[in-house]
This record gives sequence, C-alpha cells and structure tokens, in this order.
Amino acid sequence: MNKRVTIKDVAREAGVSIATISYVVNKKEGVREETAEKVSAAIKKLNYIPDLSARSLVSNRSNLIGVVIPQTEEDKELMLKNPFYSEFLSAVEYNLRKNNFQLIISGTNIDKGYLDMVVERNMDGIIVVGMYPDEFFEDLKKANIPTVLVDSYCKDHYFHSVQINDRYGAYIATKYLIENGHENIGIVTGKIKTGGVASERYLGYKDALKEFDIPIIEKNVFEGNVDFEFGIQVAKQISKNKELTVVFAIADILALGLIKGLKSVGINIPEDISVIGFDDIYISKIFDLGLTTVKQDIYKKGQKAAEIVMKSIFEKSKTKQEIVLPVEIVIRETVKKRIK
Amino acid sequence: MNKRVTIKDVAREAGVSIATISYVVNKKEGVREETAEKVSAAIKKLNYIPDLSARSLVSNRSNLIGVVIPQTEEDKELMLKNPFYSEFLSAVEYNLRKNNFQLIISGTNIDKGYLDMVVERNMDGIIVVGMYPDEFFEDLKKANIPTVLVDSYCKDHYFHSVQINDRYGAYIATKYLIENGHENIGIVTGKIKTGGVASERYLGYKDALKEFDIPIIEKNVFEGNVDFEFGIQVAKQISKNKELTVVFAIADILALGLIKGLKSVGINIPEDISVIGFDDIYISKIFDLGLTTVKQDIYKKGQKAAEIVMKSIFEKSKTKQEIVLPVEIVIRETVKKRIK
DNA sequence: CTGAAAGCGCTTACAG
DNA sequence: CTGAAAGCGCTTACAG
Repeated sequence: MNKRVTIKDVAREAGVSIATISYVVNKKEGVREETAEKVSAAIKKLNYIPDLSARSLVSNRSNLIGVVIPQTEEDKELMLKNPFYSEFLSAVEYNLRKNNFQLIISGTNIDKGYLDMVVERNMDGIIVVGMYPDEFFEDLKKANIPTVLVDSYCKDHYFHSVQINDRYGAYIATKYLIENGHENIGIVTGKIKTGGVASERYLGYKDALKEFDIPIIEKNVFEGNVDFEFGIQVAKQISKNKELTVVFAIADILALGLIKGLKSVGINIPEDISVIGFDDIYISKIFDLGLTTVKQDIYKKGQKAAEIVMKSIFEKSKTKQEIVLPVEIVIRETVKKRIK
Repeated sequence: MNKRVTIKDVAREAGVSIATISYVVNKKEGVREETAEKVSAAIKKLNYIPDLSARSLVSNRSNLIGVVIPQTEEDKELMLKNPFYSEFLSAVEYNLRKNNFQLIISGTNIDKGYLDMVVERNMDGIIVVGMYPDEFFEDLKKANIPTVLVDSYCKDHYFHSVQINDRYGAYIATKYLIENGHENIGIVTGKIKTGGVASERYLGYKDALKEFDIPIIEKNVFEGNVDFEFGIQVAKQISKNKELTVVFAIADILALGLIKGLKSVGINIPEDISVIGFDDIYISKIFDLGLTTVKQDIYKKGQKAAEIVMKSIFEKSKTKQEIVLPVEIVIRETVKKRIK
C-alpha cells in the first residue's frame, strides 16, 4: 500500500492545524475564506482522501446502509434471480449513491448475526425487505437504528415502511378474472402461513371469490416457492385439473414459469387456460405473450425506501412514515374473456 | 443509540487488560485457556460486538470488497436489468459472505471518484466488471490494491482476471450457423469500438465468416446498446432486410428483445428467421421458445472472482491469476437447419 | 502468558 | 477565526 496522506500532512502543507483541515473538509462555518483556499489547495496538491474509518470511529456515522434481501434457502445465494429484487436494488443503490451513501447488500441469515454486522459496521440505517420471525423485529427495535421495512406485514408499527396493498391488488386481479367470465380460478402462491406478501395476496383472492359467492376450493390452491421452477412444476398438476379456466399466480416470476410449463404440455395460453400475474417485473415484457398482471412501481418502492432511511438519519424526528404505493391492473394478452 | 459495549467494558468484566480481550477476539496464540474462557464469558454476557471502524483504522483491514458494475448510462441506475449482472452479483455475494467479507456494490461513475471511495473505505479488494478507459486502469494500478478484472480486455496484464474467450464463443456460434446452412448472417451488438466484450464477439463472428469465405456485409451489422430495448428496436430494421436468414445477438438479453420485436411484426422464429444468443442467462429458460445460445458459467465467474480477490488479500503473493472459463453451444429451438 | 502504552486518523468542545 | 488537546475503540510491538 502507498503511504496514506493524512490530515496531518495537509495541515503541514497548508501551515494550519488539523482542526482547521477538518473544518474545511466538513464545510463548517467560520473558516476565513483565505484559509479555506489555502487548505483546499493543499488538499488538492497532496490528493488527500479522508479515512472514513476514522471518521466513523469518532462521529458514529458510516454513510453505510444495509440492505437485507431474502435468500432462496438457508445459507444460499441471494434471490437476485427474482428480477423483482434486482429492480428494487437498482433503485435503492442509485438513490443512495446520489446522496453519498453506500449500500452493503447481504443475504445474511437474517438474525442476531445480521444485527451484529449492523453494529460492527456502524451502519447508519437499514432497509429490510420481506418477512422475518417476530423475534428478529424485536431485536431490530432494540438496535434502535433508522429502519425501513419493505413488504413486511410486521404487526408492530414501530418502523417506517414502504409497501403496497397486496390484498387489494390480489382482490382486483381476481375480480377482473371473475368479470371476464371465469369461475374456476386457481391460485399459485408461496407459503401462505408465513403471514407475508403471499398470504395477503391469498386473502385478496378469497375476498373476491366471496364477494361473488364463488366457493373456495382447496385443491385449486397450489402452494410452494415463489420462483420460476415452482411455476413450471405446478403446471403439471394444473393441467390435470380440467375445470380450471384461469390461474392467478401471485408473482410474475411464478406466472412465467407456469406459462412455460403449461405450454410444454401442450396447453395454449390464453385459449385453454388464462393466467394473471402480480408485480409487473421488467421481464414480463420479454415474454412473447404480454403478461396480464397487477402492476406495482418497483423502482419507486426502492426510491422511497432509500429516501426514508436517509431522511430518518438526518432528521432525528421520530415521525414514522408508512407509505403505501398504488397498484393497478395491466391488461395484456394472457387472460381470455370467457363467454358462458 | 444505545451505549456501545467496548473492549474496555469487557476487560473490566473479565478482570484482564484490553490487550487480552483483543487477543481472544482475534484468536491469537498464547492466551491461557482459563483466561480465554473468562473473556469469552464476559463477551457473551455483555454482548460485545467489536467496532470494525476502529479495527480498520489501526489494521488497515476493512473486510470490504468493492464491486463495480457497469451502468446503463452516465449517472443512472445499475445494469441489474441485465440478468447477467444479477446472477454474477449473487454468486460474488454468496462467496464473499461465506468468508466474512461484505460487498459494497456501486455503479459510481468509474473514475478517480470511485478510487477515492476505495481509499476512503479502506477496501481490501475490488472486483471490476467490464471495460473502462485506459486511464482508469492506470489509476487502479497506482492504488495498489488487490483487484480482479472481469470481462475486461485491458491490454495491461497487471491484474488478476476472470473471463471467457468471447471471440472463440462468437466464432463457434457463427460457425454453427454456417454449418446449418446459413450464409446471410446478421449480428446485433453493443458498441464495437470500445474494445470490450462486444468487439471481441464481433471479431469471432468475422473469423467464422472469413473461414468459410462469406463476405462481411456492413449493413448486416446492427450496433447499439446491450439491452432488451435495442433488441426490440432493431427488429424493425432486420425485418426489412429480406436476405437475412439468421441473426447472432451477442447477448441473450439482446436476443430476447430481438425475438420479441420480430414476432410483433409477424415474423416467426425460427421458421422465418433464426436467432442465436450468447451468455445463457437464467431467463433464457423463461422464454417459451428455448434460446439457442453460447453458454458461459456465470455463477462460476462470480465465484472465481470472489475467490481470487480473497486469496490475493490473504497471500500477499503477487502471482497473478488469469482465468479463462469455457464456453459451449447450447442447442435449443431458435435456430433452424436450412436446406439450400 | 499478560499488561501498559503508543498510535491509527479523525472530530469536537473549549480556550484564546 | 484558529489551535491544542482529548478521545473515539481498537491492535500491536514491547517489556516483564
């Protein structure tokens, strides 16, 4: 390593004390302009770059934001294979970077271990995506650090949050299907019991069915992982259920897998079976068949999450923010109107 | 913020000096077992979490790895929309995390500014994906920090590198097309002049044409951005060129856009026009039509990059590593055999 | 085997 | 407006 240029070197060069250098670097009021210029010149000349570790040590500010993304499985890779998270992350990174924050992304087993990292690194704030055990949220609360929960249905309204009305989104999706003449409506979903996004969307599905007095049939519910593979896999079961005229996949990634799987067993979409998704991820466009889906603004979700953590860091104001972004149906090509 | 438990608190609790705590925490040899146990008990009791800022300040080690991913445009979001990067990142993160490193991902304008960040944060190493101006690599060299270049054709063989033989991959792709009876072969590519992956793949394309004495026709080359949109956009031009029987898209994301665009103007794949891609990104599977493409192992690329930076940090050995991962054709459904 | 002490590079009252 | 000095929480020779 090259020897580091420190604040002392700059002080010597500029002929002032290190305190003055610090004042200039941090743009504090009350430095004579002439002095400031001398200092700036010295900084430039020596190419001085402050050591953030030192700054962090004394000021307890790191300009680091932790972002927690669910993992597929324990101790495995990030869920970046689900484009939803990629798009979200991209938005977060961009908005943090504009304000001189860096992001530490991690798929750490989200537990005490993660909080240790938060403390170790003096993280200024964190953005947590998804649902976790109550215990984790308890620990998080104790950590007492600006936190934004994204897509969490944590009952405890202690944290800032950014989300959508998943239940409503699923409701309008299902209602749309019913209004298009469908009655035997399957649903492909992630684990329902966990009390997260998947269960809310499932509730919305049931809401719509109830409203139209359509019975909820257990064997129309296909529960598994929220990934492409499960979509493919479940297609076989669905193809055997001849009564189904449409399937609501609670995530686009599932819908895409499902369609792929359905086609591979000779089922045409939407002629034989219609499909509706949820999220409107970017690659839904890639599909040759435009996916009819419930659109949410993923970029904005990331942007809001970033803005709120930062705001919460700067203004110590404890006024909690709970943002609910809108959803809407986007009608494309995968749902057929059914004439009874 | 809660008051932080420091090494002093632990020392007091355990009745030893702070040096001893440090030895235990860092698993240094030569602490009596009895003492170590006392210390461990105190650490657990107080829930002591070391401050990495302080450690970094004194030891110049941060356990932070910077990862630089290309941006779509100046000052914009990350290119996470290209799943290639998502998959790569996912692999890097996982392999770093296993070894207690964290990753700082950034789409910073890759210039002096980025290097400042590297120095500010005392980053232990960096992984740079893609091509940048020579000047940047010069600066990088001066920074004298373990660095792995991924998919870079930097002439300077100073850095560790992980890549594939892009030219060869493009060559076998094009050859495969020729052997299947195609002669009018279009190519859709990113900017060729930049001397990166795109130009290499373009060279491979030309290699194959030359080998079979097929003239290189300028109007068969479609140059633009490596993204889905350009694929769609270029489809219109290609549809007007009635002689083309096949198009080589130098990235799957381009191929997918192209196919979408082609279909939208009523062209059938592969009946009317065949398409071959490059990368074998995960979502190529999502496509209802399996994309014939040149496969590279993206996960392994990320894994190797992570392993090499870490190795290079631990062993100060300057033996440079240049890894070239294999490529192979994956034949699926988008290329038709043409009977002349 | 363990402790006292210097020092890493900063920030921030405080005094002048 | 500027500087001397304390202190942030660690690590690491060095002495014993």
